[in-house]
Amino acid sequence: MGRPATPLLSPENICRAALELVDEWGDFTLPRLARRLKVSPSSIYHHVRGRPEIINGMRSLISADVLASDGFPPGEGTWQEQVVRWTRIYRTALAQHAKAVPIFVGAAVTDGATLEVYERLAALLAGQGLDPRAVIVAVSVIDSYLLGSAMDAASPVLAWVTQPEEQPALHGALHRGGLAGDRADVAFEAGLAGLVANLQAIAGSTTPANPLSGEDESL
Amino acid sequence: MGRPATPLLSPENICRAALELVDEWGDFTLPRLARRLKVSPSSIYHHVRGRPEIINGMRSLISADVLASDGFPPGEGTWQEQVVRWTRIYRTALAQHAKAVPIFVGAAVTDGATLEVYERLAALLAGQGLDPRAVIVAVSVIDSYLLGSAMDAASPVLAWVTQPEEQPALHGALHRGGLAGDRADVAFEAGLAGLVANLQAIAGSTTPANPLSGEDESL
DNA sequence: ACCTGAACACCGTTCAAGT
DNA sequence: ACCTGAACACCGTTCAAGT
Repeated sequence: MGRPATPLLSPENICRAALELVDEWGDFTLPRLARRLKVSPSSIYHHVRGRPEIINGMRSLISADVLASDGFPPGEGTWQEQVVRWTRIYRTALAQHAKAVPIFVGAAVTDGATLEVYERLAALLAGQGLDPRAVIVAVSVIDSYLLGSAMDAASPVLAWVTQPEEQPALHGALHRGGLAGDRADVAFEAGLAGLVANLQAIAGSTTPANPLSGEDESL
Repeated sequence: MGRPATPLLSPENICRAALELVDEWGDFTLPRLARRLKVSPSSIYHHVRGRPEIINGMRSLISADVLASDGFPPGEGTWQEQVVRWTRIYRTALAQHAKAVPIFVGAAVTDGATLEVYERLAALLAGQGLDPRAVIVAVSVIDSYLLGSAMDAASPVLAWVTQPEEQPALHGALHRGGLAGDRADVAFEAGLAGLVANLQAIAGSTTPANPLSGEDESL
């Protein structure tokens, strides 16, 4: 009871423990978090404002890992190679805490580390001469694909519970595709290659016939 | 008290009310659901097994809308046009209940309506001669992009809370791109066009140098 | 069969009381 | 400043009791 000689808690070890719980159980609660930290639930409120701030802190920890990764832009190589590395490194980091992704979505990004991660991508694209509209469209497309892929990695190996007679095409593809545990990884890399091939088209042209700079073009 | 002449509840009106609550509040609880249905929380358990079953029922309602949509495959047009329609119709339906998407993710798809939605896409691709591996990879890529985009539509208009000095490139793109409320929609269509352009490459070739049929090719 | 109220084991958060 | 225990208004779910 009372105040200990040296603090038992800090925002960082609270968020780190929460991330561990999510990795193990898919979610966290304040009481479980407190038990893991050998502390009372109310103690946590002396270091963070509440559950939402803990969630933001978890994302910030992951983004810090991303920023510290080897090869994270800016760096060596063509800008296309750097976009591929940006996406791959961030997606790998998110997939390592795949169960946390659904907890993150919907909350606006406010922490400096995560904003810096996206700033690196935006700077990369703007540096290639893309106008602001093309930059935000490209960032949004990459972000959508990234989050979708990270959630795909979080979903169970059998994301679709098919029956051979009811869903023959889907069932056949799932079970005869020769892809088991690495379905999500293989698909991510395949889609990423296509995505960057498409971005390449932007850099060369800013005409309205460019599929990444407008919404009303024909296919 | 006691049993009413005609039942007050059914699995469908329970799930429909839950979807309304999610649309309005971003989430639902059993007590609030019961209050909206003018019923006691425990009554709900006579019609559904619990909260997870209600969530599955909500997704099923959306998928039923998708299956009933004009132009949902199979139908007119080239297969590329049909893939575009499949993705656009499904994404539109999800975006109408954008706040529900984070609630869906992570739960395996088991309801017939949603499985049928994906079966239509798989059949479309398999009918073009894609082998099972290419089909499941293509379905996964499209699904990842679709879910990511639907969540992007669910996120606040300002998904990134930037500051001009801290994140100049990202901030400039967001605020000078000329896209406000329709950022997510514009980005979705742009990415979709590129995605299908990429699928097009598969149909013509099944060589290992194809970016959508393998994981170990160079860019 | 279908609705109710009471009960159980949980939540997140607040706050006065300790050192 | 930092931890505690009690308290509050909630959850999801179960179950005996009613008609």
